[in-house]
Formats: sequence, structure tokens, C-alpha cells
Amino acid sequence: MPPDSTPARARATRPLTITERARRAQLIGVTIEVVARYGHAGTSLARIAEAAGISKAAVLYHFPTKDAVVQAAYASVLESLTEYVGAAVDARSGAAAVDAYVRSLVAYLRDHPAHTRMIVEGLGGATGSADSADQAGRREAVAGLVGAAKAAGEYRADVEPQITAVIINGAVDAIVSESLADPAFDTARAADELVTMLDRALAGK
Amino acid sequence: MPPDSTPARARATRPLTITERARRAQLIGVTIEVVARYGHAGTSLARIAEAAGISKAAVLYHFPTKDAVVQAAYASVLESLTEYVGAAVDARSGAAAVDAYVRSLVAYLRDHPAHTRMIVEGLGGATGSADSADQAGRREAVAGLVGAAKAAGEYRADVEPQITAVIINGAVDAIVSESLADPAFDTARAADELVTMLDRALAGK
DNA sequence: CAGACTACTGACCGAACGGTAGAAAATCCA
DNA sequence: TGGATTTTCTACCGTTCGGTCAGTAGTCTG
Repeated sequence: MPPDSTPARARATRPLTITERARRAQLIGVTIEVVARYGHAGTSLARIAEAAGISKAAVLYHFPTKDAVVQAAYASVLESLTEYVGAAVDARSGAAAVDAYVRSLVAYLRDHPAHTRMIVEGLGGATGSADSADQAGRREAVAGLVGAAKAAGEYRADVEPQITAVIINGAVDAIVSESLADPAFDTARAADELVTMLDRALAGK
Repeated sequence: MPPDSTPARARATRPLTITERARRAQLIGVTIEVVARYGHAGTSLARIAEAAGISKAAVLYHFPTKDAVVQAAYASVLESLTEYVGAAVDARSGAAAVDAYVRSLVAYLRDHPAHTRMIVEGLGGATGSADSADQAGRREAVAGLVGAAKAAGEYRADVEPQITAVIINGAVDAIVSESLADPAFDTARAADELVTMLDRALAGK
């Protein structure tokens, strides 16, 4: 009997049961689906519980609040995406790393529509995430890539990494959003086109 | 006594009173502010009414539903923006029109922060708008501009208008969003940078 | 001045929200 | 087997939501 007044797990990093892990994983999974389907505003505790086949109270037994569930789901998606893109980017350097960033991001999001919808929702949605911090981190990462390509002499000297990063991220996001709105949109071709444009615009002399 | 069961104005295009016009305009104005400040999810009928200094019922006297108020506000912003950008674009042709599109859009949104926040909110928000239709229209418009520049021989022959339009819109939106998150961000410089990049990437041989 | 119409209020409604309480299953361990 | 612990349930609470309703000042008109 630890002096743990909290009814929900959460406290003092107890070992975490098998059932606990399984339920958490399941709840995160269904929450991703629910947010992808109904949007942030349409994601209620009741809906998550129903999708998981348990009661609202059971959900709140595993997570302290509804927001905690959504945030965990969001973090899960972000981690998965970051790992995927990170692997692709780390395998190259210079301008090739920037190209890999564009292509892997588009590829990942094409292959994981639910994740994509959740992230797109989350970018606009207020509740769920560290939003602007995430975005700033992403910009810095890309700016780092651009800066490296510039330092390697592959990009022109007058390229401004921060601004370029904002533009690249915006272009990639637009390609992803477009493919969500119009499934017939050829994302791979669009990614190729973007890479070509970046090469012509940034490479050089 | 026309067979008009609807309590709210709305029906049969009656002349529309002075007070009516004034209240409508006021409600649209405060709704833009409220959405800009609290987001789509945080915009309740009560909040709109309070901001306008009248009761909820009074708001619903002038508009049939809450969504109608939000939609009217959204349409108002869109119309204003479209007019501004349209004027700038129509004054040029070819590649210069594309440049004007980028610059005027960034300029307008820099000068109207509340409008900007409402639009950015609206793009992600489910309730308010014809969202995807608006986006598609916007893409077509820009694709038309790109196509014209291409036909005029200012852009390379292998430029794909649709994909290019998606990329341009994404880049512009990213610049705008960035300036919202970081007021110190130099949007005019970013717009210049983007225009330069587009010139290098698309202009052609 | 009577009646109609405009513009509005406050009180209220049902539904949905996130979250809590207490008891009941299910499971584990001695 | 039996007591403790984990996991889940049903029932409920308070709040907020969009929206309705009956009534009422004020104004305009015949």
C-alpha cells in the first residue's frame, strides 16, 4: 500500500502490467483511428471507449484524462514518423539528405493514411499537442540539413536555411494534404517534381 | 403574412432592414475576432453573443444557426482576400502574375492577422466551410497562372501546372503560418526568397 | 390610438461532454 | 480455497453546448 492516492496507474513508474501495456497500446491505436476519422473535435471519450470495446471509466483507469490518451496517440504517431524519416535522412548527406527528407516524408504519409490525418488534424487542433514546438523543431532540423548542404558547397552561398526550411516543409505538407483530399494525386511524382525544383533553385555554382 | 414559418429573416430575400444589415456586419466582425482568438472549437454561440453585447437568442434571430454565422464570417474573409489578391494578379501576366500572387497573398495576410488566423483555423476545422472545394478552386486558379506563364514561354515546357500549384500554395501557406507562430519572421523577405526560387526552378531555357 | 411588426431578452430544454463513485467481476497468489 | 489486487462495469454528477419559446419594449403605420 504505497501512499499513492492516484487511482490511475501513472504514478512512481511501477513495473506496468501485461494487461496494462496491451490496453494502453490498444487505446492508442483506436484513438489514432478515431481522430483520423472524426477529427479532433469529434473525438470524445465515449467514442474512444466504444471503439476499444470498453467503458469510458475503463479508459480513464488507464489514462488520467481524455487529453492524455489523445496526446499519447499523437506522440506515438510522431515517434514512428520521426524514426522512419530519420533513418532515411541519416543514411545520406548534403543535398541528397534534403531529397531523402522530402521523399521519405511523402512516402511515409502515403503509406499511413490514419497517421497522416491525425497529424494534419493535430497541426490545426488546439487540444492535443506541443504543436508550435514540434513545428519549430522540424524547421530547425530541415534548416540544419540545408545548412549542411550549403556548407558542402552543393547549395549556393546565398541560400537562407531558415526560410528555405519553411518553404520546403510547406511544400511537402501541401503535397500530403492534397493526396488526402484527392487520392488520385500522384504523390511520388509530386515529390520528384519538388526535389527537381529544389535542385534547380538551390544547387549551384 | 407570407407563408414564411421561419422566424429568422433568411427567407424570400426581403429588403433587409438597416438594423439588420448593421447587426449582421457586427456579428460577422466579432465572429472573425472570436475564431481568431479562441479557434474553431472554442467558438461558442455564447461567446459570439457576449462579444457582440447581445443575447444568444438575438444572434439566432439574425442567423438561422451558429454555423451560419461562422460560415458567413468565413465567406466574408475569403471574399475580401480574394478581391485583394485578384486585383494584384489581374494587373500582371505570365510569370509576373505568379510572383504577384505570392507577394500579395503574403502581404494581405501579414496585414490582417485576425483574418489569417481564421483562415488557418478554417482549413483544418471541420464545421465551418467548403474547405476542400475552396482549396481545389485555389489550386486550379494558381495552376491557370502557371499554365499561362508556361504558354507565354516564360516557364519551361516540362513544368506541370497542377503539381507546381500545390507546391506554391503550400510554400505560401507555410510562410504565413510561420509568421503567425513567430511574429519576428520576415514574411516579405521570405516571399522574395520564394519568388526567386520559383524563378530559378521554373523559368526557362 | 390600435394594431402590426421589428428586435430583443431570460428562462428553459435535451443532448453530449469529461469525469467520479462504488460495486462487481476477473485474476493472481498464498 | 480464500483474501488481496487488478480491471471493469453501471449509474450518476456538473457543465456546456446549440437551439426554442413566450413575452415585451420600441417603432412604425393606418
